[in-house]
Amino acid sequence: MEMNDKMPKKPLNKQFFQQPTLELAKSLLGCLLVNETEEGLSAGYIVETEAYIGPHDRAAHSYGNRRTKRTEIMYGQAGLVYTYSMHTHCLINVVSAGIDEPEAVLIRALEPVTGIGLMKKRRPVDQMKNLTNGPGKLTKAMGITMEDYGRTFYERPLYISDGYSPTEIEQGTRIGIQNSGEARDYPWRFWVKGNPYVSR
DNA sequence: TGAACGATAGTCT
DNA sequence: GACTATCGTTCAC
Repeated sequence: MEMNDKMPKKPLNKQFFQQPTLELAKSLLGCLLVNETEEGLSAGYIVETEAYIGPHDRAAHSYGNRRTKRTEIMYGQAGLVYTYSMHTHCLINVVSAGIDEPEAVLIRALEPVTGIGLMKKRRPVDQMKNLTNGPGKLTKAMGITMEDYGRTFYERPLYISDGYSPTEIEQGTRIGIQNSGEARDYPWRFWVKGNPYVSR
């Protein structure tokens, strides 16, 4: 039965997140992001990520070890959930690296897998691909909010589990950070080649 | 206390 | 491709 293929899996181990940020950004591609809410379960494969490497990255909120209420979570352990609001949207990051190393990976796009009806209810769209092909879009479709700030990606209700292994990964410059000097050109964006849900 | 600033999305050209 | 709605965070005064 179809449901069996789409049964929720176990969250990944905490140890999974303890790899260098750029490695983690690549490793996350193909993994399943799951959110269990009162409305139901929704999940999607991660198909696009961006790395933000704290102290030396002018595009990162934690550039120069800037420590504020908002960025505080980035100084914590790998695998924590860092959400923040941008205009009217909420964006979600995976905290990486060690304690006091403020690095993170932004989840930019998902390929819907489970709870697609629920996602469409949360975020009505004309075409399937517009459901989760952007960082602000996927959070709305998945029901992710600022309430999730400080949670972990290795425990319910919001977690990451095994998915599939992408056959080919592409790498390029990040999006939307053109006022960040030399950091603008860092090739720290990763995506699954050819996947229709990649933001651009 | 206030003003400037976006890791965006949607609309229009 | 350009323009902007819109609001929490950050920092200056």
